[in-house]
Amino acid sequence: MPYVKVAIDVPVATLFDYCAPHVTAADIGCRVRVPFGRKRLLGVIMEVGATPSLDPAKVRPAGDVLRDAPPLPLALLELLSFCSAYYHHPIGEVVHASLPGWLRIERKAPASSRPVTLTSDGDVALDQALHRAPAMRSLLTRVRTFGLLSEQRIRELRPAERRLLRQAIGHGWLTPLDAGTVQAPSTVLPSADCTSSATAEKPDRRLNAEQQRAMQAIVADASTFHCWLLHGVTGSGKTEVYLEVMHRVLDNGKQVLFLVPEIGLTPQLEQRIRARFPKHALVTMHSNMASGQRASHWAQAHSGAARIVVGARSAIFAPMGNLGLIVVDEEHDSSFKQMDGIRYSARDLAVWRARQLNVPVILGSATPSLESYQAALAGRYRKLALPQRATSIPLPDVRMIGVNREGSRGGLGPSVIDAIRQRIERSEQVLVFINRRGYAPVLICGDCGWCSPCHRCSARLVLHKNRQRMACHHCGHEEIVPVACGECGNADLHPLGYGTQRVEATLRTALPAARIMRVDRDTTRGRNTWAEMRASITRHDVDILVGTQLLSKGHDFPNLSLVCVLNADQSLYSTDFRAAEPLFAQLTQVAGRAGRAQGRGAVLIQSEFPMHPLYRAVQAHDYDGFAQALLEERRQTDLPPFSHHAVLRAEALQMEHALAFLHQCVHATKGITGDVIVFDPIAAPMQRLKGRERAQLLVQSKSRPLLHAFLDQWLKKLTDVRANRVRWSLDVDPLAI
DNA sequence: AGCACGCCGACT
DNA sequence: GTCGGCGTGCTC
Repeated sequence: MPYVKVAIDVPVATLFDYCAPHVTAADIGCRVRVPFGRKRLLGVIMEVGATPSLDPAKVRPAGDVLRDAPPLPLALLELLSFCSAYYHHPIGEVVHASLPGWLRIERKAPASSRPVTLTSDGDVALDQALHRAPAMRSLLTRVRTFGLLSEQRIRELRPAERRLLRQAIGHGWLTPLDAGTVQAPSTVLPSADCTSSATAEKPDRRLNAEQQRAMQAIVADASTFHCWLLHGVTGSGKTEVYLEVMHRVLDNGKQVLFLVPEIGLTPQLEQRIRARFPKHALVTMHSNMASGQRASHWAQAHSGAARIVVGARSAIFAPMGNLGLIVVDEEHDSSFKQMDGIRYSARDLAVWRARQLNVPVILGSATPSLESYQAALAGRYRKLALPQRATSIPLPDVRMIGVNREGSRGGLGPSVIDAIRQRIERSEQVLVFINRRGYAPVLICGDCGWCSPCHRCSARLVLHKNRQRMACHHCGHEEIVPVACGECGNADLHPLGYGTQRVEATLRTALPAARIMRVDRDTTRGRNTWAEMRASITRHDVDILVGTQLLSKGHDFPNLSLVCVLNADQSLYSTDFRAAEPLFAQLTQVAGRAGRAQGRGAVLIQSEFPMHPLYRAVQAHDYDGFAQALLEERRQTDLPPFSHHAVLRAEALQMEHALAFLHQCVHATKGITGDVIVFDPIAAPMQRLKGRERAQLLVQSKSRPLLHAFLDQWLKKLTDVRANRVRWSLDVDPLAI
């Protein structure tokens, strides 16, 4: 008698056994209907075998296997299992999160108005279960008595009964009559815009010698797993290298998975890939896609009709059965790490998936993560460097502008304004980069020091002068601008610090003739707004761009020749040991916006600490020196990548509850062996968020296997720790602690 | 997560 | 006497 192990979408860390006489190994990866408690749910068959890992008496029979969609590739199931084990997240949730919506739920016609009838399951349920569900019982009895429930009768149901009806259909007890089967999204072949419009373009773009060397190194060894770290300065033509390698892989009939940090921000890249491979269907994948499109793209990736998948981190779970290459562009970017739910790193999973499939993976960046850089130094990854720009344009000239603390703190100093004026007079564009939205980050009372706190978060409300609102950038809370101090009643409140709105206002006053555009989340909210804004920047309808990091990512504005960075120092105050890394990356990235197509660009960075080693390294375009210095520090302090972290996070309405829970968790570590350091529970960096108090507990080990062995044992014991009104989660390889 | 079971306070 | 609160435990 064959048994199956099924992944079910419940927060329980196990697979569930069912007996299934008619199931064969070919059904692994198919969805199956199973009884679960008193419900019937859809699960995914993960294993087929002869023995259950449970008292056979408790094993119930599985229901139908749904073979309407081809099974998930076995290799994908392995990836999902690994993800579940490594990030210590329940397998069922991992599997179901990777499925598009139409496979997750029973596809049913909008049933509420259709006549319904009792199924055999419903018959059984009515006879054998439902002792304690009188309302459901009476509804089903009514259907049984009359044979069916007519549309007329359904319309007459009270709301509560309607809900019950929907539930009963969900459980499979009732079914709509005459339910026309809804088609799975048909496997669409390459759409017209992929096949016909683009002129077949030969790979005639010449790679320079370094690009050529990098490309050939990868291609020469493209039939086995290697992790290539492609370290190329901004403008060095990493994309060209990816494209050339992709070209060979696609010619061999394989699929390519291309991961990008945020797909919405880089439409140019997608278009470039499409244009280069007009004959190969390309689909995109990201989480906030319309469900129909998502389903269609998923099906195309699955069937192999789509040869290229370009997507954000969730695309690492794309069901590709014929993968020949994975590319992770901007691999250092933190958005590859999911910060809630299943806290996986798509970049790390990409390396795992490539190794599993024995195919190459390319991690590309101008500022690699220290983890990847160290792996390359240690020889686990193969490093390829592109130290020169592909074009003749030199790297921008980076200058530090010292400002004193009390002076134009965060604002624009006179020399910066002068520099901007000169560029505009030469008919060039300027980018003023300040990574903070709103007018001013604080509204402060001159008398008592009150500073517009958010009552739900450990943060201040940001003044948005245009809208006359105070807004919390963490929880979204908004209120009107107070006319007097909330503490002492003093009416003399003034804004402190600078955000994009205030910088824009300053510039409008200082340079009244300049055409200024502000680009941040507030001004790009509409559907096509940002695309239109980009177009008008390219048309040179704008002289000065004032914006946040939205502007730092992968856009080429050919007329842009000067970049001014305003409040970079902010990150230097951070307590996070990782803060320097993203700051360097961000400065390098925005600096790269200056002068990509014309003469030498300039970058001005305003700082109170112009001699800070980080800025010196940015000025010298010396990533290697910077990274090696940081690595030496990390080595001496035993921090990642020389050790490995996991963080247990807890949140509750009261800090004491969260901390008490974590202390109990510390207690539960007693008796677990392993070379692991368990730190004291502390309040989280953002202690209060959305009205909840947050605390965390860091676990560190020099050895990844030891850490995971420890976590396995620990988590088993944690189920006994009663988490009274405490929500908790484990974050493996956390980015911020 | 749901959902049932179970044990304690306010009501037909 | 029961209805209903949510603490605890289980789901193959």
